[in-house]
Amino acid sequence: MKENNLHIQNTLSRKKEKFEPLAPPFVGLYVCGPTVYSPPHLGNVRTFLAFDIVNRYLRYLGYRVRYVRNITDVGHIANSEGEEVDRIGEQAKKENLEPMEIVQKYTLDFHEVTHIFNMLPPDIEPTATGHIPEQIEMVDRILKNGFAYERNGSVYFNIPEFAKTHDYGKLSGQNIEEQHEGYRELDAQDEKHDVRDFAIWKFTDETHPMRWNSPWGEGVPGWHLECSVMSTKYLGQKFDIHGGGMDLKFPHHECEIAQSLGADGTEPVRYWMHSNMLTMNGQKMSKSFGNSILPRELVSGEHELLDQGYSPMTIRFFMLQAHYSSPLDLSNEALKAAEKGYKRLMEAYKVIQTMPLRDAKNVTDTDKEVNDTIDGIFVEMDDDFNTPKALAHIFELVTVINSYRDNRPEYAGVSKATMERLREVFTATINDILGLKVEETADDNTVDGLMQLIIDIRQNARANKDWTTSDLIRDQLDALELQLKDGKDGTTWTRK
RNA sequence: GGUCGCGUGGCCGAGCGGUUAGGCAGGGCUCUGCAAAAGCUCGUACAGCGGUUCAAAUCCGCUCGCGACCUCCA
Repeated sequence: MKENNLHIQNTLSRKKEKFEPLAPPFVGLYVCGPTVYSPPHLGNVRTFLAFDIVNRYLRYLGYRVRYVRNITDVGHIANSEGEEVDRIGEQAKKENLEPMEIVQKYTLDFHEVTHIFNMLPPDIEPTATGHIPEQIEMVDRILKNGFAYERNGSVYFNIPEFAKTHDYGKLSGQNIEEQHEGYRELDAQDEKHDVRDFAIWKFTDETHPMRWNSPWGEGVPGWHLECSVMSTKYLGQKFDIHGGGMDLKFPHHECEIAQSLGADGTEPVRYWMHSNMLTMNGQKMSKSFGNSILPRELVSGEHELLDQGYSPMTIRFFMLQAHYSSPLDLSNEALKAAEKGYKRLMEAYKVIQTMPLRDAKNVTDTDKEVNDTIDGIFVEMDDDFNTPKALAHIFELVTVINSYRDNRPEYAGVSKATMERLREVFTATINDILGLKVEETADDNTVDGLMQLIIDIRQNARANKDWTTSDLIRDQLDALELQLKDGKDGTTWTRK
């Protein structure tokens, strides 16, 4: 494990705390995954990207991470505007498919999206339907401990009872007494004793194709239960980091805490992390607002709010330029700026892979400055995964790389050892920590050879001062979105 | 109504008590056959009004504006 000073903003304490895993070098990381009834939109991508960085950086530091991210494939009965909705079941009807066909379709879709954005897969990706017996057992433990009651085949978590001995609402800062205000009125048929109670097992009749036998009759597990069960099963009753989008803080994560305490008497999570929302025109991206953009729409540019497409790595870079805990607004202007910045970054990345390094005659203060900038990357990553600041240092190093390549005298005093370190850290930061990669097309090897030939021909023309030919070549290539760059040591090319 | 958070230069976005954030765009310069690329350099911003302090974008109060959550949500 590398020496580190990692601090994490803990939602539970509202403080930045030094990260001390329960059992180093092992780290348990749980992230709430998607409900697979529709394609993931870009807001979902942002959240999973935030925790991809957490996962990657912990691994870079040498921790042995077990990253668990669930797939919610049960049609939980969600209460939407007074209607009871099973989203997977609804979608199945809409598409005329079996619920499990919907689950499969959108699970594959989700995996494809995480793949194009270069996210590392979780180590365990458990499904809710694969853990029905464990969920039933957990309901049973909560019942036995007196924190739940059964009504007509459903089981509800008893918040007033739980709140007698526990602080329900501590994660989200909710005051349970005042919560009554915002709640919908209980209607006459409602089985709950208290509006704040939530279902941990829900009775369903034969109109729901997905249902399971339980000691309380046929039904489905409650939404919050699966995460408690699966995190416990794979990471233990108490584990290191639990992440998710801010909008899950209440009630989902609050309920998870209550369930773990109610079933096992254990405070389940040591560090709670919440990522902020992606907004579009200042509003949270959401299907119900009609302002959500699908990843493939942003890549292709086929969306009424976009005037061009952006590559997956441009989008990833764009998101990393903001801190995960701040809201981020998506706009054409910001994406275009990111596109150019990303390109400059990756050009420097390519340069340093092959750039010859020289022995310095006299090592100057610049050498120390370069080392300090390199150190700065880790100082910032250690500070609650501050990717925008880490990128700021990376860009300072882009200037160092370009200047060194151009033999600028200011960098003559940087030692070969420092440049080797720069190469190593720059490469590792881009690839392993930030998960950015050069986006090459499949035919680049052939094109590379052809381009070298064209560059040689043009070089001959230039040597003969045949500017007509040399400019013709350059302009025609430019029209093909291929850019020539004449440098001191010859000409290189890049895609525009 | 309750809880939490935010308002930074033309745009995006860090910073959260004293020191250059960074990216993009724009101006100037260097290099170059010309251009591009690259490098150097310039802009001097912190919603408003008060207060604390030797010192505030950063702390406190008020005002205005915006957003998230309050059992669908990443």
